[in-house]
Amino acid sequence: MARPKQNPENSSMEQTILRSAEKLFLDKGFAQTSTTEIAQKAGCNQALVHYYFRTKEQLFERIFSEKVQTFIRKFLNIYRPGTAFEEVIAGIVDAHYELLMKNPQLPTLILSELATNPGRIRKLKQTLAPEASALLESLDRDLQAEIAAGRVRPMSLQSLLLDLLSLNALPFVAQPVLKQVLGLSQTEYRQMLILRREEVKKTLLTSLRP
Amino acid sequence: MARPKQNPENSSMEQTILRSAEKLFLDKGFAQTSTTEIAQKAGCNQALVHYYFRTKEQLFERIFSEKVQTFIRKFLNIYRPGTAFEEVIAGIVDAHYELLMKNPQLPTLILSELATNPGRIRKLKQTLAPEASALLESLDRDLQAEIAAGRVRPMSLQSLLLDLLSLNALPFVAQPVLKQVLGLSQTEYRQMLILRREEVKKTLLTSLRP
DNA sequence: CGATTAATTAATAGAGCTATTAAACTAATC
DNA sequence: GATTAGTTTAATAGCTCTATTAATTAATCG
Repeated sequence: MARPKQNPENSSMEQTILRSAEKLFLDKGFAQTSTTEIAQKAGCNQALVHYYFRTKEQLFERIFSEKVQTFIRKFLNIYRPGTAFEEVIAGIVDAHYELLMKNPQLPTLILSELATNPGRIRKLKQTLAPEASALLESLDRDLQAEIAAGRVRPMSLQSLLLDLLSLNALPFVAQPVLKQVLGLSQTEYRQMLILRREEVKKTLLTSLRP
Repeated sequence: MARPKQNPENSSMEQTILRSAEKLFLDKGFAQTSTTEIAQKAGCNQALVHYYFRTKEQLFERIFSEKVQTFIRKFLNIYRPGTAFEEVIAGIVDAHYELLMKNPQLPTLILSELATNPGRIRKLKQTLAPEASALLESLDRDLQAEIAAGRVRPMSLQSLLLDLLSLNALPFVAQPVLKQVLGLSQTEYRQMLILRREEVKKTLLTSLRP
């Protein structure tokens, strides 16, 4: 059943496999997903997975690095200076939540895969560091100005970013546990996250006061 | 080479296997650890692992539930009412950090294993819920009193606990990534965590102000 | 000492997984 | 209508892992 010929980069089954693999990798991680399972979900023979992507590692690498890079790029592009500092912070929280709600499993995958394969981090860091440093400098300048003006308590940029990252990311990383502990369904949990976003803004903005 | 006989519950090799397995499970998780590897680290034949613990699952379950239960119990026993509310919060942060520094890999294991095996959470929840509820009620009473007295801004207990959990746990859960991103060695990262603890206290206490 | 019992190992069955190979199939082309 | 090239499958080699079984070793005790 070979339908479309001459479609070097865009074979429809190739895409199907890619999407199936993406879903499974996000659900269960690299080691817990087999190429047999990917093929099953895509509705094709297991050998075809290797025909298009050669190895499971290469298939994963392609999905993972692409997903993570666009995710982190969007993360970095959120910051728009110019408005009042409080607006900036609130805007970052909103945008992060927006992005995280669209990719709720990605943070967990990042943590688990980068924990077992440190090599991956180095590559990503090299790629993204230049784009990040401009943002960091700009943010730091703003923060120091706010502190000098007495509108924000003295603190380092690293502290602020860790606060932000912690408060934003943990409800996503710990979702399976928190869902059970709080006894919420999937939709209820998402509902809770929307409320949580507002709470995080309050916590964060209050915590900046001198 | 069967050396010590008659040691039903405490056979030295049984203990060695247990400790080897614990280390490996904490390092790499359930799926990534093989009984062959456990035996190798313990210095015995692979069959012996099954002789003592029957299945890998049972071996893991025993280590995991014991570790997690004592960990969470200590977590719950930290709270000592009576002092000023600020002291209480600072004390909780200190004690959580103390505990986390002694078990830095456990939160990650909890997240990853409870994510892939939701059944485990239910059991743990049933066991620990009664002990937790007393604590929660007491904390809630204190919090509401502080709010009524105008010393703390209006907020729910759940919000406070999520803030606390997020700020405390994330640097441990994200350790492998953050270590690379910040370019820190293992000892430097631990040093950073000690500083971070103070920052978290400041952030948290400031964020409570009305 | 010789029997008994627990600890330990060697060997292996059986399953699943990755990756490769050769063959079969499909559709366009000449 | 045969050729050709890309797509898909069946079959399988080879590996690793879990779990079991039977045999071996060591200590104990009557």
